Amino acid sequence: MNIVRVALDLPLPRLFDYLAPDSDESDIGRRVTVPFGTASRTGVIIELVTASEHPDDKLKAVTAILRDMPALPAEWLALCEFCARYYQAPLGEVTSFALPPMLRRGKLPRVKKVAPAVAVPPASTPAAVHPPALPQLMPAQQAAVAAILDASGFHAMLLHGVTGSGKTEVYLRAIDAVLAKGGQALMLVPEIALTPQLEGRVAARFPGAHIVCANSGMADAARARGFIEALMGRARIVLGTRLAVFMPMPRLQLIIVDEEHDASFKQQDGLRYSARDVAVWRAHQLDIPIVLGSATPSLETFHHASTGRYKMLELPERAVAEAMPVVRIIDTRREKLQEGLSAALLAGLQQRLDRGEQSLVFLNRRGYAPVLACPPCGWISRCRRCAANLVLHLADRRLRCHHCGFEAPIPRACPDCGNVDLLPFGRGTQRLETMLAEHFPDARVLRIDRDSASTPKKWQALLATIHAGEADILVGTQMLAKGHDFPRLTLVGAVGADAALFAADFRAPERLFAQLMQVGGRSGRADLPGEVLIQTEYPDHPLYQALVEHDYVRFARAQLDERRIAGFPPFSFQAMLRAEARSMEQSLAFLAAAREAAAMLPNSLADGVTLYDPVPMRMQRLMTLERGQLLVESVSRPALQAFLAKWMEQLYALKMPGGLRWHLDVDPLEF
DNA sequence: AGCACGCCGACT
DNA sequence: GTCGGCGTGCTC
Repeated sequence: MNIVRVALDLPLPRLFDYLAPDSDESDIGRRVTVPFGTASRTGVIIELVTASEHPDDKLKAVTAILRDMPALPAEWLALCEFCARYYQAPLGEVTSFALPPMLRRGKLPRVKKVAPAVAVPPASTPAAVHPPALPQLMPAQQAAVAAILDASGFHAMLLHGVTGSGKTEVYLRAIDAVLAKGGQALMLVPEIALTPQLEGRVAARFPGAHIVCANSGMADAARARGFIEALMGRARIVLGTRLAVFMPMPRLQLIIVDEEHDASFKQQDGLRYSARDVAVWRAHQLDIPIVLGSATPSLETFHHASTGRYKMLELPERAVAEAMPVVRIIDTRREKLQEGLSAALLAGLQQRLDRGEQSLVFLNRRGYAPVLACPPCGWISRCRRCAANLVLHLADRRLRCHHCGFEAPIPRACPDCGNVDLLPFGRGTQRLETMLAEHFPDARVLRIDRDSASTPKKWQALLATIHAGEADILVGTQMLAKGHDFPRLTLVGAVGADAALFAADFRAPERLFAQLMQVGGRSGRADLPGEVLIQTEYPDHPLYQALVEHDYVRFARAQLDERRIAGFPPFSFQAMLRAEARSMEQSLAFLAAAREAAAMLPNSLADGVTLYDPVPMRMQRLMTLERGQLLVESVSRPALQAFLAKWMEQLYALKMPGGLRWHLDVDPLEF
């Protein structure tokens, strides 16, 4: 009796067996439509068996095995199985997520008309594109390229180099070598916004190579087509955001993760995977090299490189310009600031204006002011659905919740006491923009944040304005920090950075350092030296001192020492169980029950695993749901994994009050 | 997650 | 007397 075991997209940790008389081994990895309850669904065939654990008379037959495209290879299924196991997710949820939506639904994209004669011109014709002249490599780049090319089999390498040190050129050389061997290369980048730009550069470098992009912003058919081309080995280079780590690539020989420290590699909902970590596992499984690149590596990766588990490749110098920007700390403790800006920063801005150069003021807070308040009665603008304040947006005269999207017009008077003199407290990018425009009446001030660059089109328009030199002072959030070169930009001022210094999250300093380093790296390319001014009330803080010295390594070592003493990652491994319900009592009660269930497990499993008290989340209410969390920790990853697997079985069996939802987040980044 | 079945409130 | 609330139970 031929039976197929099918992974279906359900929150159930098991496969479903179906009769499939005409199936054979070649159908493993094929999509299949099956009757399910009263409905019909599409899944993926994981196994072929001759007997089922399920009662035979209850087995239904498959509707159709979809043999319209090549089966997904065993390597791809193994990758999904690993994710399911590691992140404690049902296999069907993983396979479903890893497939483009169109293929997931059992459909196929219409075949694109191919014109092979035009697509690949013969090398001898004059039309053949001459390979572009390759830039000269710095010695450190040469060494890095050599190390990557020498690597045979699995090698994880950290390419550590500041902005402008030429990491991309190293990637391109490594990709070149893979293409020459007939292999495929996979490159992951953090943001959708960066893919088109990078695609242009890669395409220009490899004119003959078939390049495919993969990100969530793509049209359904294009994404499905790219997936199939990768699967058939026709796509030689796959470039994409985190979801591209699941692209099937039968001849994959190299993985690159650029900006590996970037938090967007970790998905924060649904399947909570880390594309960087999954990529490392995939490289190991395929026995191929993987390059993790960053100017400010995650402490996890840096730790691995320090202990020799990963190989460290250093690019100590800028390849394009001579000097790193000068970083200066502005002590604001004694100074009366003008709308939050110090005299030194204002003078710096004036100087750049006089010279016709660009400046950037970095403030990682959108809106005009983070809250509107009524001083006499104490009313403040709060979101009704979240435990958060409504942010004042003067640009369109609204109050807005940055967590749930709720908005309301600005009240004319205090809703509680009728007072008409409501005051904005604190400062956001809009307020800075207004202030700068008043202070420098002749300057062209441009604000770049999620509000002003809400669509790709607006974002492109803003970039064009900047590049055309039609802006003197840029005011922006972290949006500006990533990947874009502004040739005339010579001054970066960072405002309001201190808030992150003492945040409850133990990763906050790591993120702040990376952010400031990255935004500082925007200044002083080409022949113009750059300057970075950081306003702070803690001028002696080691984080800022390390920035002055451009000393990531010192900062990282100090952070790692603190983490070691506190027993935080990478010296321990964590998982977070979160619950949300109508009331906090319900959420915490569920978490408490989950903890009690864990206590029922045999000692051998709970040994070395610590479960902390259930507590409300930092953002305790979101969209009217009250949220709690329970942290699980162990110094041993295998011990944590073994525990989680058994624990999840118990949790699936727990009875849930209506309206309660929960999830497990393995290696959480958010606390 | 859907989608059924299943017993208790206000409507044509 | 029925339409419909969401509790709980199942899906190969």
